[in-house]
Amino acid sequence: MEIKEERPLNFIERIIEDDLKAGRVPGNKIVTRFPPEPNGYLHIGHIKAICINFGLAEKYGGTCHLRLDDTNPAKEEQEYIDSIKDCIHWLGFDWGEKTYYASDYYDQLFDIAVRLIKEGKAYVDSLSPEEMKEYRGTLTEPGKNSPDRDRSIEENLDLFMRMKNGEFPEGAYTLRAKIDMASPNINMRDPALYRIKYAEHPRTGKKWCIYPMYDYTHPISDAIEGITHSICTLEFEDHRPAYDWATSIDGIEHTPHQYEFARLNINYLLMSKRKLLYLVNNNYVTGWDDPRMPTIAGIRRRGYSPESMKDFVQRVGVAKVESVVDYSLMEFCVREDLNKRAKRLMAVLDPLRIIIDNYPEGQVEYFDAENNPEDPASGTHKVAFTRELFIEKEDFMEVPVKGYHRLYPGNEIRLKHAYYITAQSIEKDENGNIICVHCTYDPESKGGTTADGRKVKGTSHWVSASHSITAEVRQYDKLFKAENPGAATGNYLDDLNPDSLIVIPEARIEEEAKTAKPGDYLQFIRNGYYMADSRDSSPEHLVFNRTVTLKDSWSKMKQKMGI
RNA sequence: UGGGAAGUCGCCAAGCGGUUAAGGCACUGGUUUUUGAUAUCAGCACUCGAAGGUUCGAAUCCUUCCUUCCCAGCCA
Repeated sequence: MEIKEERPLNFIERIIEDDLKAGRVPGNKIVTRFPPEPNGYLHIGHIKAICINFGLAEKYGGTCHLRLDDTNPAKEEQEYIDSIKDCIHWLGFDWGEKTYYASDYYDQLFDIAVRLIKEGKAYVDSLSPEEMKEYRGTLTEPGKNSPDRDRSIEENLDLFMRMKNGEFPEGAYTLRAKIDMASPNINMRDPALYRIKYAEHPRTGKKWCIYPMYDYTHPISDAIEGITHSICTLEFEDHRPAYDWATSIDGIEHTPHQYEFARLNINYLLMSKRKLLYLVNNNYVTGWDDPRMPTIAGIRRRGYSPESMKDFVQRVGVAKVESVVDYSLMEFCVREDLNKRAKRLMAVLDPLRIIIDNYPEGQVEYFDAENNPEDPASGTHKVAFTRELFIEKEDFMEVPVKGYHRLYPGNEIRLKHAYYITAQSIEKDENGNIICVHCTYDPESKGGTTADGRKVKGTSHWVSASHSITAEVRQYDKLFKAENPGAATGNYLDDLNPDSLIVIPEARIEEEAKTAKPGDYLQFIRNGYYMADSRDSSPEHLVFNRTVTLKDSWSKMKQKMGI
């Protein structure tokens, strides 16, 4: 029996259900769209918009279009289109056979513009951008009419055709809607509909030298596609009158409606395309898919699962309040999902040599290690045990602090899946550094339990010194150490975390790690979740990225005790 | 100072005139544990930006005020 999760409807779902109930939706099939401009890589913020639009279509049995809003060829590239598609698929959404492009409507958009001119609702303006700025007025003062506002229809038509035919240089003319230069809403002060731009478009090439503006293109594209609910972010709220203006142009039959929600902000993260670009260009990170980047390509390479991101967005909710979500919620979602699916391996990142004095030299035993205790069906794999082993330096203390129940002289701990061992003596070099710890094991504790049922408080992971492999492990952490990068000094670079990447060139990992491929979710027991790096990992040189740490109440306790 | 929006626990977020003001994250404490993980139990807003008012009854309705965000691209 499926347990349906009870979740209150968000305000958009409520609107949709009302519309459905009232019969306001043609054929009772809602149509949404995800309309990115292909001018960069998708980031975590986009995941929210993707999940809302595709999710709503799924939930109400409608469809969601992928539409590339490609009306500014100066900024757009095919590479971005490909990357956007790839990211949406990674998230597990599909838009069907047809990919929509605003550029597919250029002809229709042009015809509608001609009609507007003929109806006296649009005019060709010769004001320069600087003059236009002046004529537009300010937030508190109304604008004034352009001298070209009353140009004759014939002249407008002629000029517009010549704009299209490439007779004028960029900036010479624009086509503007004749609305109201005194409107309190600046977006309604005769907004530009078309501008001249001699740029090669990724799809239409050099066919056009005039390109339609967002406020004109977007609503009409929605109308053409039969979009019922056009969902965008809050900053477009005061574009809604422009949206409604465009969809009520004579001859446009379908009337979609725009609804706005708060974009996703997460503390410690930067979503600004400009700033991210700066980090890439100045080598603060290795690229757009650097595992520390908040791009979809980055978190994917880092080892985040699409399911966890969808769950995250679900938990954040959809509302109109500008909010900043805690990074810890995202990490929680990643851990929760990975806990259920990650294969457990033992990796020693900071090795300390252990010698089991009473274990026969040259002997190798293979123990069964469960792949995932959360999922018994996932089976087991073999792990080799020998006389010489490595454990984490952290798991041994010559003089234990209060509350420490790992290995220390005289203390007995369990080596996971293997035996109980007791530390006997320490070997040091001339500088007093510990070279190795001599231990004894209890042969009766094979598998990690004893017949007498005695308990040990500590269980450590370990790796055989001879039967383990080395691998590079990249310990990733937050890129910024401030919740709001740049808030303190005005420069976000000041808040860069110098420890956002710590490379461990030669960590020791059990041999089973050889089987791990990029895309396989791993947990290095007691260390965190990891994934083989999709760029740099190879069978000859394994590289693992830390996705996220495990929750660590011990380090919290240490901190509290001031250790 | 024009217009548009928003203010409910540290962070999200339900709530739509009658509830002891959901839930999640975070945090705190206990239990279990062959991961100091996971799991599990318990605690965590006499109060809803503020002040007035309407009402038998207000987070929900009204008034005023306060705070924050967005808008002056031939970007989206």
